[in-house]
This record gives sequence, structure tokens and C-alpha cells, in this order.
Amino acid sequence: MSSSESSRYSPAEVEARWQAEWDKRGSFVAREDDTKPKYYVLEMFPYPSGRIHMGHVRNYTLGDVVARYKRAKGFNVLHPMGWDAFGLPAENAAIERGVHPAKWTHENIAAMRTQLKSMGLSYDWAREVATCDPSYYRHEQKMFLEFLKAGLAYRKESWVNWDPAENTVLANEQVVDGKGWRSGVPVEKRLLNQWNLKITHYAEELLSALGKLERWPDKVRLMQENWIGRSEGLRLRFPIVGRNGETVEVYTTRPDTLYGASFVAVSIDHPLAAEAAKTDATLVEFIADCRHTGTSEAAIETAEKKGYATGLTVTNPMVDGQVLPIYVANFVLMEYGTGAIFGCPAHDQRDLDFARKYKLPVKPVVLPPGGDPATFAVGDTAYTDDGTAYNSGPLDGLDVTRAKAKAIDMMEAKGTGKRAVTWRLRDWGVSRQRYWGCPIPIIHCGSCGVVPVPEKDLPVTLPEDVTFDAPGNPLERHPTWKNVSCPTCGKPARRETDTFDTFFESSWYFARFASPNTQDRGFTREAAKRWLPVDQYIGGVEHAVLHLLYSRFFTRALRDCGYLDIDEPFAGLLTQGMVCHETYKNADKAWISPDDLTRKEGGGWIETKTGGPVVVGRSEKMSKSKKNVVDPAHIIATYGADTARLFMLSDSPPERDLDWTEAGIDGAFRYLNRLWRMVGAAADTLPPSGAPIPNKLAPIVDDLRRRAHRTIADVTGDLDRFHFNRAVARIRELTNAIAELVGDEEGALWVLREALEIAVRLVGPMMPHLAEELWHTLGHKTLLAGAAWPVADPALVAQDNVTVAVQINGKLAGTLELAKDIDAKAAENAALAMPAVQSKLAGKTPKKVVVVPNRIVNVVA
RNA sequence: GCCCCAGUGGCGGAAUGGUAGACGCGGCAGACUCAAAAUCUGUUGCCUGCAAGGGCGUGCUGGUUCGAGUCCGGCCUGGGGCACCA
Repeated sequence: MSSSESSRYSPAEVEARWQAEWDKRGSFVAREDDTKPKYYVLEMFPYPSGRIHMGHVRNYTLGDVVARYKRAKGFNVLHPMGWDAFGLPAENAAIERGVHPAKWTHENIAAMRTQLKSMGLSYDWAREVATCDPSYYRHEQKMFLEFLKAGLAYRKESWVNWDPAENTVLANEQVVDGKGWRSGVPVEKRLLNQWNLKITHYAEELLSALGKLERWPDKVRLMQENWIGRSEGLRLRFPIVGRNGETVEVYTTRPDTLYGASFVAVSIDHPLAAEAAKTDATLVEFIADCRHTGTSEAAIETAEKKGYATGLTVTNPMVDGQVLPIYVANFVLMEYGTGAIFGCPAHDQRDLDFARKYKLPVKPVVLPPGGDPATFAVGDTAYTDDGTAYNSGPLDGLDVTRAKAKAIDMMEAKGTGKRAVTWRLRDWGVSRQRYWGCPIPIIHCGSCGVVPVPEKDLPVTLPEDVTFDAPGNPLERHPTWKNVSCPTCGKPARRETDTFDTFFESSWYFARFASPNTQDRGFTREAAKRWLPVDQYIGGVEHAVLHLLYSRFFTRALRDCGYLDIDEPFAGLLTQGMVCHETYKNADKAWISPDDLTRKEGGGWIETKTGGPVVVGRSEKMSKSKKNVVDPAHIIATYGADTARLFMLSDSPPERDLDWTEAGIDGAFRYLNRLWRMVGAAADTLPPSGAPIPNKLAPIVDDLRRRAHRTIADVTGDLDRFHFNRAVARIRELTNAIAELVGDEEGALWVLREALEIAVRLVGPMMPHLAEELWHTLGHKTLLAGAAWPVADPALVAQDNVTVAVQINGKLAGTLELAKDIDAKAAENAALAMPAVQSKLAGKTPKKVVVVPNRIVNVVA
């Protein structure tokens, strides 16, 4: 090899070569080998949009480091990849470009598969699945029928979120700030017949099991806890005056404030409101008016609290003889609690606003600590904190907690109320009025009603001859597809034309991967038992309550239907941060791409095209709209996958946002080349391993070996805790130490081999192609991808001496080299003997000396 | 409004209550070169001093401690989640 050739590393050639080699040897095929402990690492599978983006690169790099590391540590690793292939972009492509969603999706999958393969990710591609494949979705049709039998799926007419841009229903989880999570268009309320999954059946379990998910981020657990939203309180019936036995049932978490009640309010959707409206035209108008108000954050924020007095009254079951008016109010939600509340203005801000507006009494019944019962009054701010009940008959003198308990006991004893737990979580509406999704296996018959498609007729596949030239669901207007005969009575019937929410597919794919693709069988219970739960799941935090909650629910539903034997799908969860990039605007305040910039002399940027000024904005998540996207394909083509991978790992901890910078990628590339040159230069001159070491070199050898083994210990610990950025730093330190010795003539030769090999092996999970290449440069004939993780020699990791800091009154005065585990008195004496300490003490006797073994001596003067 | 998280050099970030700033980026100086690129070496928290050294430093402010970036209280700023949830 000539020197000009050897001074340049060619990522494209080297990476392709090793990818082919791994592929040929089946290095990453998951085996049903029970002699090793299993480890299932999974990254959230992508939607096949057509090209990978930097978020994918980060996600899959993190997963691949874990997979390769665990493989080397002796685990039997399952690391699969697939495609979340149903969804709206495919249909939009069909509408805009006339390409069939299936064709568009499959082409995208092919393109993205090639891109992922160019990253050198250690997937078992034999287990690849695409959720739009009937061999995949037939199983979820079966699951749905099982859910139906088990009472976990039901059809119900209800007010749902309608996205007018996408012409479909959305689940509550898919509405963000009152807007569709993808379209960004305000959702409307529509009354529709929808299929629902009974996630609320598992509300208690989904909440309590969060405590057991020790390897999940607290943040995600907290978000799920808030989303599930458990509250304890009282359901209480208020008898309606003049209507024998009729009552309004309310839900409250503050039964201790019943003596301060001044009104009852019901939702505009409450049956009582509907009934009252029959004879009251003004109320009809009021209700219609309320429906107009949007559900967006801004609309709710500015919407007035409005009420309409029905003229009806109730008696307060807690307070003898008290009569309260019933209002219909725009702020009471039919979907939460009972759709009716009682208002205690003194101790609830919203009730207070309402009471002031409609001139209702405000009577305080909870006295703040130290408050004077004779003078305490509520002004514009309700008192919602703890205190002592007063003006409350039998509750007087009790604190809030005790008063609540007593009030509930009293109402239960009276038979008019019941202790109750209420959840914020609603059932999951899964019907979507779209084509590119899994058909819901149901037939509607005029005589038999809702009839499940018999199992022998599964899968119900999508028709291919559909048109997208009109708005609405193509399945609905297909000439023949929906016409079938009823499986029960044989009469003409109609197929369900809704499809499942695409979160349905991603709620069980992790289980699908447990079985090989060799047959069309979904997954077997045995295979699931072998591999599940996923040991480490990695993906974006944006799914904290969507996908992650649905999957936890699905796992329980599948467990109860006999598919699985576990409760939780993901034992460990790592939520990665976003990949960000600086943003730029030109003189017209339009976003411009970093590709359209030219560096100005003396710093700063100008717009290449116009030469105009550029304003640099803050770093934000890469997005097309802000034009701050960097295409991974260009980076990989220019620098290679290893450089991109190293950069993804080295600058930020995985859970934090990562700033993409040109300088950072250059730095990663520089390091890759440095390591490559270092090993290349050494390889020819290295003595054979095991050759005897000349005595005069022994101290150098000893020192570097200690550093190398220390690095093994540190990097191993860092990888175990996903501290990838620190692991990279430790490896760089080792290579720096090696580099210092390279100049040190013969010394280098004898110490290099072991240290270099260690560096190469440690960097293997991060830069697998380079490491494999260097492993072979160092003379190995086997693959590094199949090699065991290095083990630190405890004798070399142990230290004889330690550096101890010496402080005077907590301020650093100097350091001491002391034998490890030296006794405290000796350490104290050594510290007191230091000139710096002596001069500071100026002859005085220290008041106290604190000795922390092997760490610090603090002299208190 | 409620809940949560984070504030450390010019920048990304390191630091089981024990030497703040590892590692990298950027900067500066130098070597190599006709020159540049690449590479290598040194240096780089701030102030002060010729120097040895000294002083100040982890958003602000109190506290606990021999010792606080780290623990506790209050505040400020930024980010995230939830939001008529009774």
C-alpha cells in the first residue's frame, strides 16, 4: 500500500464491505438459543415516509449500540426492524399524485430499508414486517374479534373529535390543544357510531403498575399518571324539588364543602338539559350557542363561564331544608363524572366566578389556619387550601381530609351517595373513516345487527381498485366491496367501511417480532414467552401517552385473551431527545436552509443567492417548515455511517436534545481518521502478542495497561447506564494516552497492541465498520461483531496510590499522593506537614481535621 | 391556572455531598509546507500580577454541613406535560 492510499480512509468502501460480510455470515440473526440469557432491544419502528431523517439516525444508533454491546456481553439478542406502514400520508400521496397508497408505501419501504442498511445497524432483517401486509393485519382482526367476545371492544354513539382536514375521527390522545395532532386544524365535535376499546377497564392497573416500571423515565410515568387522572370523591344524588323521587347525580372531590353549596350545574348534553329544553326555546338557543364555542385552548381560555337557570331546584341532601337552583352550564363536561356538579363558590375558583356573575351566595366553610371565623371572607380568590371545616354542622372542627371522609360516610349511611373513583382516561375510539388502514372485521345486517366476520373469512383485505378523486372514505363509495351477505342469515348486508386507528398496529408489533417470518402465524405464545417483555425500548418522548399507553393496554388485553403471559410490554424505556439545528431567516423574514448560506469573512452568514443578510435564530427541532433539516443521506455519503453514529453519541446525553453542527460532524470524522491512522501505522511494527517485554520498558507498559483496563471498566459502566457521551470521552482519553506514546520510540511498540485492541473493541458498538476493519488490521481472522466484550483485569484496575485533596476550611490548599487506604491519622499528619497548610495555619492548632479516606482531608482552622 | 424538568467557560457537555469545567467544538500561538489543506505540539473559566502567587466563580437569594453545582426554603428565567376534570 502506498502512503497516499494509506492516509485516507474510505468509508463507502469499508462500510459496504463489512455490511456484506455480516450479512453473509448471519451475524445478527436471532437464535432460539436458551443457553444464553435473552435480551430484546427495540427501537420504535418508523413510518415509511420515503427517507430517513436525523431523528431516525439518532434513535437507531442508540438501539444499535445497545444491541451490539449486549451481544458482546454474551446475551442472545433480538433486534428487529419493521414498518408502521398504514397511515394518512400514503392516502394524501394518492390524492395529490394519483399513486396507489400500497405502491407508494412499498417503494418508500424499499428506499428506507436501503438507507437503514447503509447505517450498518445490526438488525435481524429476517424478522422484518410491514403492518399493511394482510399477513400482519389479519392477526389484529382476530384480536379485535377476541376483544369483542371479552367485552373489551364495543360500539357506541358518542360525541367524538372530528378532524375536518383529514375527514376522520381522532382519539382524545390525538387531539393536541384542540387541534388534530397531524393536521393542526381545530377539531369539531360530531355524534357518531364508533368502535371503542375499553382501556378504562384497565385504568386502575395501568396506573398502579407504573410504580413497577423502574427502568422508565419518571417523566413518562408522571405523564401517564396525569393522563389516566385518578380522583377520589363522592357521587351524590340531589332530589329535584316537586318531582317525586327524581334526582340529579353529581360527582365531587370536595364533599367537605357541601354546606357551602350554592348551585347545581349540568352539562348542555345532560338528559336533564335536553328535557328542560323541550319546553324552553331560550334554553335551546343557549345550548346551541355553547356548541359553537371551539374546544381549542384559546377558545376555552377566553370563553365566558355561562349558565342558564332552568327554574328547577334541588334540595341539598347534606343540609336539611337547603334548596339550590339548577343551571345548565357551558363548562360542565358530560364525559367526566356524572355530567353534573354542585358549586361551592368559596372554595373553587370557577364556581366563584360563576357565583359572582349570577349573584349566588358565597359562604365559606373551610377556615384557613389561624383564620378568624367571625371575619374570614372570600373576595375574588377562592380559598382552596387545607383548613378547618366550620359553618358545616357535624363537620365543624375537622380538617379537610377528615371532613371529606365524614361527609362521604354520612351520605352513604343516608343511602343518597356513594364513595367513587373517577378517571380522566376515556375509552379509545379506534374507528377511522379512511382507506389506508386495517379493515374492521364487522358486517352490518338489517336483520341480525352487528355481526363479526367469521374467523375462516379473515383476513378482510382492502380492495385495490379504489379512487381518491373525491373527499371521504374510498371504501364507502367502492361499488361492490361493502356489499356482502350476512354470515348469519345470508341476507344482503353491508361491510363496516371504517378502518382501525393506525395506533392499533403499533400496539402489538413488539410481540409479532418474537416469532420468525417463516409462517403466517402472527406470533406464538411460546415465542412471546421466550422474548417478551422488550428489555430495552428506545424512542421519542412524543409517544409518552399515545403509543406507550396503548401498548400497555393492549398487552393486558392480549394477556386476558390468552395471547400473552406478561403485563407490561417494555421493561426498560429510553426516551431520546430531538435532533435540533440552528434556524436562519433572510431579509424577507423567510426561513432559509443552511445549504443556502455562505460564510462571511470575519464570521456570520449571508444568503448565497442574494448576498443579503441572514438572521441566525435559535436551535430548533429539524423540520421542513423551518428549513433547518440536514439529510442523513448526504452525511453518510460524505463521511460514512460511523461518523454520523459517533456524532449522535458523543456530544449530548441521549435523553437530551442534540444540536446538529457541522463542526461536530467534522470532529467525529477527524477522530475516526485519527484512530484509523494510529492503528494502521502501528500494525506493521507491532511485536507479536505475548512477546516478552524488555525490563526498561516495563513501567511504560504497566502504566498504559492500567489506563486501558481502567477504560474498559469505565466504558462498561457507562454503557450499562446509557451514558454514551461519557463512554466516548473515556475512549478518546485512552487514544490520547496511546498517541502520547507513539512518539516514544520503542516504548510504543510494546504497549500498543493490547491498548489499541482494547480501544478498537470498546469503540465497536459505536463505529462498527471502522472497528471491524481495524480488528482485521490488527491481524484477527474472526469478526469483531461476534467477539466477546473485553474484561478489565481487576489487578490492573486497582490503584496503589490515590490523589487526596487537602482543604483548609473547605477551600483547596493542595493535593497529596498517598497510598490507597492509608489510615486516617497518617493522612492527617501528611496533610498537616504540607508547607501550604503550615503557612495558612500560621502556628495555630487546627480545631478539627476531617479525613475522608482516599478522597479528602479538610483542616478546620 | 395546576404538575414536572432544567439553568455550569465563547459552545455541546463532565463531576457516588469531597480537587468544578473530563472529553469534544471553537479560539490563540507554534511546527511541517513555496503556499494552502490535512496533520502534529502547546495554550485556553474570569480578574489581578513580570513572576511565584492571590482573588472570584455552577441563574438570584437565604439555610443545613468540616465541606454544596449536588441537599432544603424562597425567587427569576427557559423548556415540557395537562388544562373548563368538578
